[in-house]
Amino acid sequence: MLLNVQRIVEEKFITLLRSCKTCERLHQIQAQIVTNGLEHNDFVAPSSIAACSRLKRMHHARKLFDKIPQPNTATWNAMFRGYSQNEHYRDAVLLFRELNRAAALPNCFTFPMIIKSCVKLKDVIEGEEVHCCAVKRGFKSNSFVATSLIDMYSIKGLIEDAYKVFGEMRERNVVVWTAIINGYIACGDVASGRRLFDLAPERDVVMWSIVISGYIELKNMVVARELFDKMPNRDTMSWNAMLNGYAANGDVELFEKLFGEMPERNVYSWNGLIGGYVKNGLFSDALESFKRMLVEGHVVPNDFTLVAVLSACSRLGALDMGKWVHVYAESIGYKGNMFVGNALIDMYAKCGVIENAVVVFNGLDRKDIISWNTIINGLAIHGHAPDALSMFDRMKSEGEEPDGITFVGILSACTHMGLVKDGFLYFKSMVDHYSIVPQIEHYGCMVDLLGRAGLLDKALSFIRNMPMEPDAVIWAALLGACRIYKNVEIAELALQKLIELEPKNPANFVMLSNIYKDLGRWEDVARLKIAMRDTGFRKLPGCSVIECNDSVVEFYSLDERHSETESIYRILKGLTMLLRSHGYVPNLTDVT
DNA sequence: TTAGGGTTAG
Repeated sequence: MLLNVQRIVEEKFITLLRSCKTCERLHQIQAQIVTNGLEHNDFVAPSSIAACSRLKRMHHARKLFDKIPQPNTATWNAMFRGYSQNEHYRDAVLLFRELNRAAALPNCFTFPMIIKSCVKLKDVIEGEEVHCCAVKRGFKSNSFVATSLIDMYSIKGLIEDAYKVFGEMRERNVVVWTAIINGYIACGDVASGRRLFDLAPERDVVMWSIVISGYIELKNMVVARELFDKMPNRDTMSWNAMLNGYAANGDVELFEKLFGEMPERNVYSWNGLIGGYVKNGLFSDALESFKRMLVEGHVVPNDFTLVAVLSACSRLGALDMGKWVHVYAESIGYKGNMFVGNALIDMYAKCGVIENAVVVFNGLDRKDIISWNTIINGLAIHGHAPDALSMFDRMKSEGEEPDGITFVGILSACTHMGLVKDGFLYFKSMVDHYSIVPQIEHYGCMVDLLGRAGLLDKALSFIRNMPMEPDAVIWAALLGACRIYKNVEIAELALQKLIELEPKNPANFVMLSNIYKDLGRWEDVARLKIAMRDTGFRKLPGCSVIECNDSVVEFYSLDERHSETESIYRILKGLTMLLRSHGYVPNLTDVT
């Protein structure tokens, strides 16, 4: 009878602890537990620790745990689970060592948690010790333990060790088979994964999907499709895998068709469609699909959706749509979200509203290297070079380590301000302070920096001393600078290099031709025109886009495709006249 | 109290 009463009290505390949402409430409950003398109880203690873990109070949990003279296995496990859920993997592993010294025994729940912590810590040596311990305790054939070991070894590329775990099991279920197949595929050996798949005594939807994804990874959509058509039960996830596969391989028609055929669509499916359009440069289609998703999708967009849509907005310069997405994102709970925020910063910067980009940046809950790089680059390209440089100082003072891309922004800020000396100091500091090896794009920035400052000879000798072969971008930067400073000699040299590197790019000829024009060397202009014609390639006409009534319209020079061409040109003519009457003289030098 | 499959940003 007395025992029954105790069980009821224990149960009451366990229920209270499970529903506990605040630290204050937790302390009240724990005080009552102590009053009832149950703080070391085998059933109550694990729940108490789990409640601390949910509230991210592992330090407090540890204090409770350390006071228990002989914690049972469930209590130890509650500590391990708490540490791994709160990403304190090192603590989990250290505590596991203490478990080995204590009287309690680990069970089949313990090992997967500790092995996963070793994976997170990238500590295979420790993982191997845990593996030995699991074998000693007789868990060699436990499917949960084996699955985590197979994962651990295959993530590290040690597929033979993974296979050994698999091979030494007495019995294997479909999850273990899937783990080893996944291991081979993750190690790049799809053929072995496929052989095991063909041998497997049982195949479920997860196993099929993993093998299909392996072929998608190899860009072998034909075999992926064959398997997809053969698999007995397709779920939404497998449909989505195929959708993303076609999108990643640039097959727009097939992913559109597949999306149309899907029996069910979740948010991942819509993200696959929208992201697929973005990946393939079809930004207007991405925005149209997003609108369709909102109307007929029956799913709420998530951060991924918003990022894809915002990146389409950036590429199109669709500022109004971008602003709408910003308001919408905040209304569905993504205010301050880093992923969405980074995309918003980029969108505002690319659409020319750098002030809004700064506001979003300052409102982020947490910032990563991409947040810093996006804002620094945004400020630099908007001519706010001093702000870009002070943002760089702020970045360092807030403990973020710059990477190669940060320096692209920094060097372009220096270029904008003509800070040649500072540019060189920053360039040197990459190696000296941050161990970043400058890549060709950094050399390109330096050529641009010297070229725009008019130091063409220095730019040329800088190119000649580069540790790698200069590419077309480098020579084009030099050629561009030659245009500004009308230096024909170096321009001709740069063009010669450009023709070798990109014989099919007529833009290079146009650039030199413009320099001849500037100098009135019309014979050379004509000669170049013939040389350009001989390449057989025409320069693609420049294209502009404008956001108009909720959609984005593109137009070329002298374009007459729009249904309202006549009134557009009438208004344009009116505007030009108005500008001229105010003394504006257009620069027609580059109009060919 | 346990396991195997999803996409982000420069």
